[in-house]
Parts: sequence; structure tokens; C-alpha cells
Amino acid sequence: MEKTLPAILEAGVQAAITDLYGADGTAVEITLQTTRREFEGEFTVVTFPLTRVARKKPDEIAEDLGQYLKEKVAEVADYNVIKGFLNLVISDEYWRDFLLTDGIADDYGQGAPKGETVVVEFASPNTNKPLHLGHVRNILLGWSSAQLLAKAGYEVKKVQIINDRGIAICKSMLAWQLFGGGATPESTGIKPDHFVGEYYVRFEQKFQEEYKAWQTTVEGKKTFALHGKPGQTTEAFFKGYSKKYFNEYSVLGAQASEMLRQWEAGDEATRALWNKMNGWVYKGFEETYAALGVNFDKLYYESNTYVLGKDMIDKGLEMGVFHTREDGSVYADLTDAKLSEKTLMRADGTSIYITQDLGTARLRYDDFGATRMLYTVADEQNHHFATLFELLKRLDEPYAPGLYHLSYGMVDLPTGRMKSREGTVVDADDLMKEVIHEARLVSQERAATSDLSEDDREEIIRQIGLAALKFHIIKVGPKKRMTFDPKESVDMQGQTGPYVQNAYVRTRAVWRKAEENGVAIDFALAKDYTKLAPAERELINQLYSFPELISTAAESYDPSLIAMFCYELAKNLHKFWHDHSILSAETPAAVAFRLQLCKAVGNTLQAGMRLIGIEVPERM
RNA sequence: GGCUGUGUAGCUCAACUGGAUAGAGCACUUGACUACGAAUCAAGAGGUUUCAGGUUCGAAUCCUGACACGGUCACCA
Repeated sequence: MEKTLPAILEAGVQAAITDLYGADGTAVEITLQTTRREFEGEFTVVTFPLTRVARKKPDEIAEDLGQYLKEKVAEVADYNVIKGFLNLVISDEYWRDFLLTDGIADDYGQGAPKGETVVVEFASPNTNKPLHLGHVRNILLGWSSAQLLAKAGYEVKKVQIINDRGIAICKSMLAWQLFGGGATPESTGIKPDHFVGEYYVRFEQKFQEEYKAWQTTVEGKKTFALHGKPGQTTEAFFKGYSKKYFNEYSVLGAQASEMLRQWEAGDEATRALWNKMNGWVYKGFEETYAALGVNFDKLYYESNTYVLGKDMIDKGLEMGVFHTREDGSVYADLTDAKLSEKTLMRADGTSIYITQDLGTARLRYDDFGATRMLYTVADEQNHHFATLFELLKRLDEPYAPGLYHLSYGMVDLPTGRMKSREGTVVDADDLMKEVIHEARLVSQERAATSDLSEDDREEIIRQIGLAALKFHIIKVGPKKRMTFDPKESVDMQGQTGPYVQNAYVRTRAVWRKAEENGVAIDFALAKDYTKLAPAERELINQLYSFPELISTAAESYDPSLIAMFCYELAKNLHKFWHDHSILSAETPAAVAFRLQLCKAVGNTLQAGMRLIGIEVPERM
């Protein structure tokens, strides 16, 4: 394909304007859109904007243009005009030729290499707890975006930064030391990240007990009397006082803080314990990533990167975009960018969170030479990333224009927000187990795969369950806060992953059948199939739009577009399947053509689903 | 309170970035398997796009102002 249809049509319309109305057609913006289902045609020219240059009524313009295009542009076979909209019908020959060349190519949709590298960050968990539903959305979004960018022709590096240090992991470590009694994941048979997470929870429990008890002591009562606001209940007061208690009165708090100090001082025993427990967590995370079907090209650890960024501060000071206060602390004044005054280094010379992010960005650029960097992080950090990007822009970093915060809405349950304190957090491993279990139940009601081995059946069930879960999450636009209903996530009918998988399975089944029958099919005949049915045109038209969609979805970092595309394509395949015979079609040419159509649709469904991290089985 | 995001069918979500009669799925009602696979298809019902103004040939989309619900306003991470 030399030029795309939209480009051909646009040029045609512009030529028509020049020829028919004597205006400079190339200066006119052409509004071209895909034709709505209920009308005949594939592309539509909106003529309202042309009334000025043509000095005619919309319907008349449409009529003029339609005739002109039908005569002069080979690809346009026919047209119709409805209320100022010019619907163009693309010729059967064009569609057929497209299908039999590009459409059935194995790598259809793969963009040409752009020679640019993109770093995509996602997941980035803390190491004190197992992954949960929020991480799942993050991971699916990040992974899908990475696949999309790769498909669009970018070189992609998938990374994450692991928050492996700080007070949180120290709490787990301390609790294990105090209450673990030497237990290990091996000795208990618990998945290692869950094992560590249990000690984090244990710490919080013990801390709460200690806190509760303290509240009734003389000291506790005195604190309330002294700091409680008038009319405030003791309960409300102590709820807000917990952090202060942790830092100033709590025995456990003091011990955890001491552990953090030991860690920072490089105390050997503390480091060893830290290594051991983080090691457990990583082992558990690996399992979860593998189950989700994701991997990374490089891992960054906060314990290494938290010291970075000092040289960035020096650079900023040198450039005059950062300033020093009297006490020696460093800040940047971002008020003219509608952001606040941001401190970057404390008076004592220690750095803060955003400083290491400056350093990490630079490190990644040095590692990969990326021109774009994508951060998959929940929208609660919008402000942080706006600040970070503004700082890097002012530092004139070469990758600054390509920074993007893939900000997504948090996941709610039907009962409201997930609260770890209330035990409503949905665990990632449990969730996967649950959807696979549900797929198994549904599968057992069917006999479609009963001839397969136990292992093969189980593999298919796994793919179906995960498809249900992943599709359910990824079909929602990233920006949108989503409500996750576990009941709906295991649905396998309608707008779901298994529905799409089923369409793929059908395209494979018909080929299998054709081979079983042993009939020699002459695929050269496919080019003799001249009159396309509406359902066939629809499918081919949709296949045709795939590369453009990949590009759009990649540039807007929106994998949900791909999910919706897969669903629509599957839907049209199902309808086609229902309305038309394939192996017993009217003519040998039709048989050959439709098999090729099935192949192209199957390939594209597989490619599309792969982009959103979903596998398609051969049978189900 | 400042900044910011969201508000569309009972529920979960779309709407090609200003275009045609606002579309899907779930749930509900009804029909189609001796067909290449019914995890399917077809039909029905379901809407004042939160509200009020404005911009224009044309608004769910852009502007103004309300209302509701999130998020965020650290020398925490």
C-alpha cells in the first residue's frame, strides 16, 4: 500500500475543490471520518465546513464531490449523500487486494523502527507487602503501553524502581525478629512475599495494641487533655495522633526507627536481615509477575538511587534555576508555572524524595539514551510528577520534552475504597486464583476440550481466566477511576476477554476443519472473489484501521483503545460466522477468500490481544 | 479554601477529540443449535449526557457559573 485511504481521499477532495470551485483545495481542512454503521460506505466527508469556499449548500457540495471522486479516484466505487454527509464506498477490488497482500501478513500492524528508545516504568512496589489489585491495574497498563510502543516501532525498555528501603520494611523486619520465632517461608509453606506481609500486619497489630493501652495511661490522658481540641472525642483525637505517638512515645516505633538508623549506618546484622527478607519478597514477586505474564529489562532499587540527584542540584544551582536559602537548604521557585516553591535539599545536606527522582531520570537516560520516559503511577501523584517534569525541563535535560506521567485512576471496590486497615485489599495472587477457578467451573460445563490432556485443559483454563480479568481492567480508559466488581471480572460472555478469545478460536477451528477434510483449497482463487458481502467489507475495513489505531493508542498511551478494537473485531467475526458459510460457501473462490479472511482476522485478534497482555488459545 | 480530575441507560463502560437518530456489555423480556464451535447470533425495552446560561450551521465534547464525588496542596515516600 503506497498511500493510506484517508490520505488518498483527502487529496481527492482537495483536488475536487480546486477543480470545481476554483479555490485552493490544499489550503482547506478536510473533515474525514469513518462512516457510521447504519449508512452505506466506509469513509465520510463532512461538507458543512466547505460551504464558505464552495458557496453552495452542503447537500449540493456533497453531490459534486461524490461524482468527482467516483470518476477520478479509482478506490472510490460509489457514494451517497445524507444531510450534508458524503459517504464514500470503497471498491471491492481495493479491499480484496488489501486483504490478500497486507491483511494476511504475519507481522501486519508492526510499525517501522523509529530509532527512538522509550523507557516505561511500571509496578514499582514497596517490599513490605504482596501485590494487590491496584498494582495489577498499574502493571497491566504499563505492560500494555510498552507492548504498544514496541508495536508502533519504538525501542522499549521496561523498568521498575523497587522501594526496598525505609520504615515500612523495617516494621516487617522488626516484627519478624520479635515475633517470628525463626519461622521462614520454607518452614511455613507460605508464599514468601505474603510471609513478609504478614509480619508487616503483625507489627501494625502490636503497635495498635500498644497505642490503645497507652491511651489509658496517665501520660496518654494528659496528652489528650493538653492537645485535644475542644469538643473532640478521645477516639477522634487519637486517630489523628498516631503518627506523633509512633515517633515520640511508642516502644515499637522507637525500635523500628532505630532499625532504620542501623540500616542507614550500614550495620551488618541489619543489612543481612534486610537482604534476607527482601530476598523472600522478590521471590514472591517473581511468581506473581510470571503469573501475570510480565517481565522487566532492568530493575532499579531505591536503596541505590536514594543518594542520587546531588549532581542535578549542583547543575541547577550553576544554571541559576535553583537557589540556596540562608540555612543552606536548596529550593526551586516554580510559582510561575502554577506550582509551588519546592525544596530539593534540606539544610543538613540530605536529599528528599524528588531529588532522587531527578537523579534516577538522569541515570535512565545514561543507561538507555531514551528520548521518552513513561511513568505509570496512580493519579494521586499528579502534582509530584508535574513538579518533577518542570524541574527537569528547567534543567534543560535532553529527554525532558518526552517525559510523560501515565496517570491512572485508583481502583475502587463496589463497597468503596480498598483499605488495608479494614482488610478489604484484594490480593493479586488470590484474584488470579479466583478467576482461574471460575474459568474452570465454566469450562467443566462444556465438552469442547474433553479430548485434551489434563495439562492442556488446565493451560487453556488459565488463559481464559486471566483473559477475563485482564480485559475487564484494561478496557477502561486509564484516566478513569474504576469500580472493580469481582463478580463482573469473572464474566465470560459479552464484552469480555473470553468472548474475544472465542472469536479467535473459531478462526482456528475452521482452518483445522479444512485441513482435516483434506480438501485441496486453491488459494489463488481468492482473487476471483469479486462481490464482497457487507459483513466481509466491515471486517476488512476494520483490519485496515489496525495500524493507524496502534499509532493512535501508542501516542496517547491508551491501551483501552486496543481492547475495544479487539472486542469490535471479535463481534464482527461472530456475526460474519453466523451469517455466512465458509467451508461450504457458494463457490471455491468464496471458500478460499473467506478462509483468508479468517486467517487475517485471527492474526489480528491474536496481535491485538498480545498488546494488552492476553494470550489466545487454539481451542477452548 | 487554592489547584486538579471525574459526572453519560438500574450497573460497568464507549463515543474516532466540534458532526448524522448519544453507542456496547451486564441484568431483564423474547426468538435461533441434525450448521465450520451457542463462551454465539437476532429482537425488545431502557437517556432532559448532574444543573443553568453562552459560543455556531451543529455541543456529551469548547467557555462561564453552580452542584456532587475523588485526588492533591511536606525540608514524608
